[in-house]
Amino acid sequence: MANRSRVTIREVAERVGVHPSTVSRVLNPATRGRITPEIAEKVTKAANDLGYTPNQAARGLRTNRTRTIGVLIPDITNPLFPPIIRGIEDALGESGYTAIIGNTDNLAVRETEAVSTMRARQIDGLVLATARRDDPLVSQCVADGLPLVLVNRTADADGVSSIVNDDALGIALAVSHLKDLGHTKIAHIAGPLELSTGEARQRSFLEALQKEGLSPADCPVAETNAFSEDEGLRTAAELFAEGLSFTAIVAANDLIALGAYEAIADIGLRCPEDISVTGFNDMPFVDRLSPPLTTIRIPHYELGREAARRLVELIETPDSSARATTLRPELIVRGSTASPDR
Amino acid sequence: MANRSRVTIREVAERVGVHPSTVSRVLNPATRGRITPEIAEKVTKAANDLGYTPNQAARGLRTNRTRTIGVLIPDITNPLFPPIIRGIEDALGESGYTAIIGNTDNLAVRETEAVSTMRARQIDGLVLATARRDDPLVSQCVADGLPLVLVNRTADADGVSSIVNDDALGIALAVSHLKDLGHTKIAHIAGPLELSTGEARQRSFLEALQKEGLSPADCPVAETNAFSEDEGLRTAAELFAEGLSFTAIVAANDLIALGAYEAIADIGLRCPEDISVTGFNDMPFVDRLSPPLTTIRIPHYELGREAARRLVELIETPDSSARATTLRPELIVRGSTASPDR
DNA sequence: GTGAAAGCGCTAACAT
DNA sequence: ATGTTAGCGCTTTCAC
Repeated sequence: MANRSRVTIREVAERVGVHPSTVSRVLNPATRGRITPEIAEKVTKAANDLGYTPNQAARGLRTNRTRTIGVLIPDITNPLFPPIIRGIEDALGESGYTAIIGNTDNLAVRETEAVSTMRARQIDGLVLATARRDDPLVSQCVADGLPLVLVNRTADADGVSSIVNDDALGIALAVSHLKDLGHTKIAHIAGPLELSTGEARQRSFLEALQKEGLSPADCPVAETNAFSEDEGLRTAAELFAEGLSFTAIVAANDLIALGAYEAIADIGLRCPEDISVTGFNDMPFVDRLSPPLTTIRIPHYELGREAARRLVELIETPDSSARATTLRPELIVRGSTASPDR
Repeated sequence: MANRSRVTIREVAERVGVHPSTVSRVLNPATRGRITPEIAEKVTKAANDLGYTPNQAARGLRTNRTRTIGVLIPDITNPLFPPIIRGIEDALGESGYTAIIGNTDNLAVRETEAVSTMRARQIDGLVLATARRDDPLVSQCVADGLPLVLVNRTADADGVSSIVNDDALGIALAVSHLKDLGHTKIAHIAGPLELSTGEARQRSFLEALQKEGLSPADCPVAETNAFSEDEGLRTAAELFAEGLSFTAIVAANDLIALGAYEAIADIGLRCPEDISVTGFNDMPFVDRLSPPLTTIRIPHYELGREAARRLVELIETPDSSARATTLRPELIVRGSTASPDR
């Protein structure tokens, strides 16, 4: 291969003795048919020999399509997101697209910033894993006609495509599992209600109580300000401080569940002997905790794949309409849930 | 903001009544000085009003610099890498660069593929977290004059910049800690020797034994084929099967240490009562295992930051020379190490 | 079926 | 200090 990627379509054309546009036509699958097979053959060979690689910047400038998409993630360091990103990148790769990732740390400023850098790079579309229920960025993108898919979290605005897990099913599985074990007093530590996941899981918890015939009066709900271990600890501790007598906690996600573990240990109780705990997400290594965490497994990788596939569809079929898709989660029973003491 | 990013430098120029090149000069910090402040002011204002964002594709085409760099990672899903990526992206952002990430799953084909897509996208340089000691891709990039920085792992080839942790120090800390606890028979489960980390840690283990005055005859070394839990389990089990009498295991990384945990449990022993274990990396959540893992903490985020800074330097100061930098790791003592039974 | 020519948005000589 | 001009590498009309 020559120094850097400096072989141009012109050099290939000269080598074969045809016009650059002929080379372009050969190399573009859509127009290859119009070229005499014999010439096409020679061009292809010359391109390979010279180690030609198309300059995407030039192509993008001409076609107004960069085959690059932006992905906004709260924090790649949160083990929830890498599988989603993998799914996105793997699916994009299959369609010849590439992703640019931006971490926003859940900061609106950083989101705006990231989107403008990405737009400067002429992204063809955007996958947001950062959506809040009421998210100006979402409305902005919709207004600007930028192809957009939300993943993991959705937004209240309609007309937006989204791929999320079925929170209602997940929570129902958790509550039903606890009820089957004999729990009747179950607490819920909810995530932030400005996120669709926080709100949906809380709503689903209340619905599940009703479906299972459990009394909401015995089943307290507390809200956190973030899906974090610290907030889980703080909120669980508050719940205990109120002197309520629940025997199980449905945490809105695994990190909150970890916080609950600590709160339980702090007041001298044991999980699962005294209090059962369920999480949500099935993060890596929660099977190695003590006790191993009973949780709801979300197909994160598939969430990412689907989001990318949907986005490519949106980009390449401009008249395709927005759809909200939901993927099925699964209950994973481990050691953090058991029958309540009686 | 207008529909998509369609405002061009020409429209800004027309709005102000100057030539497009003037606008270009105002917007480029390096040439802004040559423009009358008054005009510069007007141009800046107009650009803002119109919501102008430079088209990076066009700029890149012209300047042959895209301010995009490629990052090759074995697998973003391995918790080791996200902090490195964060470090890279944060540092790049400060210099106006953007990263494209590629996962290679340690497959040479995927590495080659990824690099050629990235080159088609005219990357200005490459950060490799995938280097093997003998890595054709590394030599290739060096030969092609593509600015390159290796991170986490290095390669044997010289003339390449790299940012890695000080494996020798890390292993020395682990061995010395175990010796201080009273261990004299310490096993090492090495990583793959074709990776610099595997080889360096094994070599450093032998050096540390000597420094501590321990007998290599009492300190078996076994090699794995991968830095994985499965390989750790398999190799530790083999070590036990040979009937050796060591009281501690220095694992080449945390995943291998996890495998060792299992092997220890499988033969009915306990950690740390019967066998102490140390890891390497301090992955997230190893503090939550039972027992919490004593390990070597590597400044992953800093590794990434440094790598990106170095790469930008290499790109912007072409005559800057290759350097191998090493960052200090730290011993984190937790519950998996204790004095041996006597 | 292929060549000619224009132009995507920008920057960098060169001119004034 | 600013305008003129050309061209980065590619695709896409429009001719023939």
